[in-house]
Amino acid sequence: MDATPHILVVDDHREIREPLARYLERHEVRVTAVESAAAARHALRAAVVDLVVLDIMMPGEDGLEFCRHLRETTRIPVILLTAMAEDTDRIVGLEVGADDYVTKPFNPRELLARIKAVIRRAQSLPPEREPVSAVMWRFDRWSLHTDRRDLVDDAGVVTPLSTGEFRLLVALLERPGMVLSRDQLLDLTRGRRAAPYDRAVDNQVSRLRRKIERDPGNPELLTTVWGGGYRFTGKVERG
Amino acid sequence: MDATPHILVVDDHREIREPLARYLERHEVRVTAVESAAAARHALRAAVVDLVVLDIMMPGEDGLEFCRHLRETTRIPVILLTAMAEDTDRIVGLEVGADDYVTKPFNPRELLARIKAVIRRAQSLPPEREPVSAVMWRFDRWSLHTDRRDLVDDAGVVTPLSTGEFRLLVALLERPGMVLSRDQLLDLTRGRRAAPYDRAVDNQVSRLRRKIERDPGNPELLTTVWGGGYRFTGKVERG
DNA sequence: ACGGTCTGATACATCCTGATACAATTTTCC
DNA sequence: GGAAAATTGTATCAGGATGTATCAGACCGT
Repeated sequence: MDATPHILVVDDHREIREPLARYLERHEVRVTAVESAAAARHALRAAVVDLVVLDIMMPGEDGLEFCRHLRETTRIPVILLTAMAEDTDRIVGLEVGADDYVTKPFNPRELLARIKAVIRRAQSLPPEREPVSAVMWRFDRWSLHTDRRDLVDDAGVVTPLSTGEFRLLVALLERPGMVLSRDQLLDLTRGRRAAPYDRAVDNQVSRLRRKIERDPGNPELLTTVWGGGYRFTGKVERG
Repeated sequence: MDATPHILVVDDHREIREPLARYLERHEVRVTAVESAAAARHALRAAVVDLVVLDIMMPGEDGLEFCRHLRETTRIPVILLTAMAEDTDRIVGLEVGADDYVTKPFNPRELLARIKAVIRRAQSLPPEREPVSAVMWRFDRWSLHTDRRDLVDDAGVVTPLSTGEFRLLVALLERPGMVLSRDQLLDLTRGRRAAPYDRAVDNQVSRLRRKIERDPGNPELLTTVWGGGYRFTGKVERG
């Protein structure tokens, strides 16, 4: 394949499709963006496509239906955009043969990472599909299930996390002990750069602490580095 | 990181090294220029460096060798200066883990652009990482836990350190007996250069002494070198 | 001993962070 | 579709950490 992969984005919402296309183009990816399955069929005839990013919910031909069609007629990898983190969507998604899926609202950076992972997998051949990785993190008294996006404590009590809290926590768990600036955290969790006097991260940290810390006033897991940012202190296990 | 990145230029040719250093300094970059890998190692111990510009062809330790060493022991980005536009150089350069390379003769403006690009990348995309090894320092009656950033005395009493105090103490403990100027300490603790009449370090030293010295009026651990700076006098164990 | 320079200590100004309240936005539900 | 709920972003204040100004005393060379 080429140095720059060619991605076909299929989504009927312009406000999702176009920013996503711009984002991908800024990151060494050639993009064709269309608004319907019909337009996608046309684009596939006109150019070589390395991967399709496909919204499930679309008027006209449905995303699942189109995905099934792609699997029957081609080997092009597919990443589905699912409206919400619902099991039904995932299961159906896997049944129709998608390679991965991302739940809306999605982080463009995360989607890009998954695109690259899927392409890498597709290139390294063995055409069998790997199951989508569901990682579990353990720290302090918590277990974090990345597939369900919630925290479970020793006693089995479930604490739900919002999308932002979840991303922040994962960004920190992936880099234990490392100081991450607000700018970096904003990039990792929202895919954007900090505005002057941007306190969004501080706020999200404060909210996350209220959920994971025993005493949010004296945080022991998510600690502040004055003038530097935040970092995760404490033992992290991945499994 | 700070507003002004600190670049270490390593090249044995003075007629390349010095004009390059002057050019970079005119463009909001702090520069340390040295002529050998050995001198570079020394500079890396004395200051925080954000990026290394490294000539491949050098007498003594070779640039590629030094680059490999940097990659094994640090995360500092490296830009290689290769003698000519040969594929072999490029390939080897990437193999040893350089972030970018520039072929001589190079345009300083282009090099500066690449420096900024590499630093931006390094900042915005902190890679996933294993936990940083938690080091413990022992000196006098104190134990310093770098993972929690606090001091514990013989009796188990905990003395919290601020970020600035912690960094100052670690900078000194890592170089026991060595005299460090205010300029060096400011670089090591804040990543910036001293302004005229800058007393920030004096002040931080005074604050740290109040916490670690038995008699802050007669310091025995963190001593002053008149006209030179400060140094750590006590016995230090790392473990 | 003397004057200039450097350092320690104090007081205060400034910058950074945590918390709260509320506004804007997005998502869910009907 | 649109309303309600949840999530996220912004403004503001209070408290803590750090930087700056200042003065008094220590150090150095003469």
